[in-house]
Amino acid sequence: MSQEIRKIMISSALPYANGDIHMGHLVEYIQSDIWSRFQKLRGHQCTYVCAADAHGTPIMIRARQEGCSPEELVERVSAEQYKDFESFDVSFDNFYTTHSPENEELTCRIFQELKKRGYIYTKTIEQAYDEKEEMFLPDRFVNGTCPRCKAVNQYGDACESCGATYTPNELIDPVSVLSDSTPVWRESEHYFFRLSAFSDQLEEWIKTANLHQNIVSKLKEWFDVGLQDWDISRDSPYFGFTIPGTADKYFYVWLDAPVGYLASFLNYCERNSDLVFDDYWMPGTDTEVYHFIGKDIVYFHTLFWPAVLAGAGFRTPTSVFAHGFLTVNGKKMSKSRGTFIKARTYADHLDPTCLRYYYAAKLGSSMEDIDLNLDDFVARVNSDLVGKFVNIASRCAGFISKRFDGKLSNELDDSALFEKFSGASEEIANHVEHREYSKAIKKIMTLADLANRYIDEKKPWVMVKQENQLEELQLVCTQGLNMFRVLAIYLTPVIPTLAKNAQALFNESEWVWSSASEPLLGCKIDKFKPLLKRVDAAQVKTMVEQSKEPEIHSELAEQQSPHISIDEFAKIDLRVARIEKAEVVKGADKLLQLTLNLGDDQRSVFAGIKSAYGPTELEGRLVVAVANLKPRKMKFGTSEGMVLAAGPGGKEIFLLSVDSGAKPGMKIK
RNA sequence: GGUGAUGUAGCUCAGUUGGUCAGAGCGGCGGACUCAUAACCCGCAGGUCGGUGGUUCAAAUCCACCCAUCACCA
Repeated sequence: MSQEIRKIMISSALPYANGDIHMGHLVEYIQSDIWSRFQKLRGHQCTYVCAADAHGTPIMIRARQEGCSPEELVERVSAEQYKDFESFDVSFDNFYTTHSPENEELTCRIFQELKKRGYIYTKTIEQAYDEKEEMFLPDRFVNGTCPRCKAVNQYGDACESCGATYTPNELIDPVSVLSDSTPVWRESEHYFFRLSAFSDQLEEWIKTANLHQNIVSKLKEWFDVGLQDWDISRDSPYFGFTIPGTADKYFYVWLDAPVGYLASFLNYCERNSDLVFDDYWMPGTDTEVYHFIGKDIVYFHTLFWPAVLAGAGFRTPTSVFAHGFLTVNGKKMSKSRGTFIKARTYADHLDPTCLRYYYAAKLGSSMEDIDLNLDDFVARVNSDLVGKFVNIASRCAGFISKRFDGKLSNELDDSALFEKFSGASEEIANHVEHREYSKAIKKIMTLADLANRYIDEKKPWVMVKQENQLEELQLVCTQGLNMFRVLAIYLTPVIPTLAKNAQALFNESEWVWSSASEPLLGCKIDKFKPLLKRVDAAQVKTMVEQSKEPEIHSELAEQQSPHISIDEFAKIDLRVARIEKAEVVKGADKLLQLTLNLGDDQRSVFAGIKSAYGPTELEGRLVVAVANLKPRKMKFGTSEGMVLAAGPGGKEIFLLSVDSGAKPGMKIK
């Protein structure tokens, strides 16, 4: 690694903050994370940024449905998403949000720059408008009958049945999905970005960005049709940033979303003095910027985005890396088949290391879809990782610990063989650099086969029985462990947790890519502990079962897991209670103070049900209460239990009721 | 509908510019071994390379059409 240190910034597409992370998302984050870790391991400076994609109509509507503000929704959802990423060892240098001051400032700045240079103009367009909800409707929020094939219940932009594309006002019997009312057509002034002015610049950029052939041919199609200008504004109500100089116009989420890459990076720079924003984002630098994205958003990242950047006086990305989608068992992910698997569900049952390995073993640099075949997954991970890779260490370390007090010999048994391993460094690095992970993995596994064959030929289990062969035994096992160590270093970006444990086995504090070039000799190693458990097909089955059925059911199932024993259940003292008094709590938005009659006992309980129930409708009602819940001191007093209710929150909270005849204080079992 | 991609052994996939390219890993079968998380090692695969037609001395590899799957159409 004699080359100079590269300065690289990479991003993954920003996850939209209105849902859970699933196995499909993880393809991209794992792909990017491997690349980021690899660059760092090679000694380069690589900054990996991401953020919550916070704006837009869907988030606004969802928040409204849940009875919270969009800010609250985004905060809650993206915190969950971040936890999921963490559990899969996806290690961002910064995970920020597009709903941030930095992003607003940058977005406005870009807009002002574009405007100043004449790339922004306004035009009045006609759009579907929901009079009941008093808002303009995105195409997807209008349903109707396809004008061509007459298929019913199609989106406002395209027919899933015959593939026709159209605008919502061409639909027969259009209906707003928000209110079921018939939309009207209303005029509004919109802001447009003059994408058409960037044809030449973009064609030039496409060449220098060295985009994948598939993307290039895709782009060619678009160029052939001719670039259309881009509508970058939305009308109120909208969750987003207000366009400067307007009162009720907002930036379209797809304008400020990619700016979120800059904002997240800027926010990181503000906290890290060794990074300078302009070094990465002003023209004429030798830093590198790459965006990892899915093939569905190639359009935004290879046309709009570089054009917007160039038009506003920023540098354009060095390149854009697009991957394909994930299929599970050869088909689109499906909730009814149980193959719509959330990251959380996977992590509850299986080891994220295994998924990282499996994805790496399948990923190349192309936009082709990759398939997560669950049977293949079990076989592949168990065979490669446990049977081949970890096995090398497993079959050598025991001898070293038992016979040589954990000490490695001072030389190798076969340095030529070792050099086959260390010498593969650049070939493997080259594959990873070009995102040909599957080729890198294949090479590594070929070497693992070689190591196992070597051990088989040397037969250390025979040597251990001959006093005069002990020295050779130590050499052979040292050789084996060193071959394992080299492979573990190569695999560090792919399976960081396992690699860290392997590193601990060798009592080493830090690995860099070049650590693989020299063998580790004469040192003491730790006692070998199993580095990875094999995947149990039964757990995969459970995971799929738990992912089945409509969402509500699967959420319920997830909440129920893990199983508890009847004894554990019996610890919960559930009682019938009568609400004697229900009062509004001064200063609390969500709480009602309930006075419960539990037979011979009276309790005061604070319940977060105000959004769904008024005090008067509760008094006298029988409910289910947890009688032995540890009292909890709150700002407004002490809560001495809780009442049971179901539902997601907001208006949708449903108290459990008790059939008439039950008496307060009765135990529920 | 238009455009693009994919379709190779039971499974997952390699096959650079047409000529030992019909392959690898896993599974399966047979054998060997017992150090290792029943792992590892040796041997065994005849799959009309989605279908049909064409170009060529020669095609999985080029062309046309068809079928299936998928994506994009701002």
